[in-house]
Amino acid sequence: MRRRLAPVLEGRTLERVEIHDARLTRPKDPLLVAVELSGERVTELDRRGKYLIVRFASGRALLIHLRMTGSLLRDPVEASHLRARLLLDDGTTVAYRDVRRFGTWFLLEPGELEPYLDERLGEEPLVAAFTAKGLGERLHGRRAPLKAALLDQRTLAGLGNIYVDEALWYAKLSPLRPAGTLDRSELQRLHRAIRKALELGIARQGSTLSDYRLPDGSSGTMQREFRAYGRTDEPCDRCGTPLEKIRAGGRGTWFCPRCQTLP
DNA sequence: ACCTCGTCCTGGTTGC
DNA sequence: TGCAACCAGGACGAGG
Repeated sequence: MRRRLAPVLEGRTLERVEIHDARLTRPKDPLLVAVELSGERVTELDRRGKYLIVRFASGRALLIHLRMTGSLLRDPVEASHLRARLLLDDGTTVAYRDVRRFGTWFLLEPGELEPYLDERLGEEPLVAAFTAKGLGERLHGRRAPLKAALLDQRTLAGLGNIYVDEALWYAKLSPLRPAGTLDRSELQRLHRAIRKALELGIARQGSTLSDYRLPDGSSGTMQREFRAYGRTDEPCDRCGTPLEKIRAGGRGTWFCPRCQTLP
């Protein structure tokens, strides 16, 4: 999303902003936020974890989280559930669509962004500084199942329900394994697996299960690559054993009961 | 400090 | 066919 939207937004000035859903900017007044945003010039579209960061020349930033069903669409031909619109100085409109209205737009003043993100997010898994050793340190002493620990954004930033299941399948680790009990070689596998799952997801431009769309309205294709997520009773791509669905970390969780056993 | 669970929403699917 | 129950790419706050 960031890669596709950056060329649309960077260098543009917001001529007008409309926010139709009061939930979006809560607790701030959406009208006030809309007025404050208009006239801002976008310097950079950035990302941290699952947050999109629209940086402005003024030093302020708009922090966007799409949650489950949010999409940002460039000049949509037709779309329901539109919650906000950015009207740019080149005539382009960027519309925000969100069926379930869980998404958020927070306007942050200079200096507010870093502390806000730092208290919510751990390391970025795709930077060079992220190592198997570092992963081990993040998981050390934790008794929560791997599934729950990896969904926690303070462990690592950016893994969601799909990518945790995919990564655990690649790593041949049970989602129910206590997070602090992995040995060095298991940490090595998990580290590689997390990167593989995320890199494939980015290459395929995300998973469209129902609502997710790219800015041009097209669908992501990561759902074609799923090895575990959503594949109840389908044969494991490694061993042929039917995949199972359980509840772990409060979420639907798919895994291979033969490849991903508890020790 | 860590961990689990309910909640915020809307709409699609499943089962009786 | 009709209708209720359940489920869904996430994060946060309450409570154990």
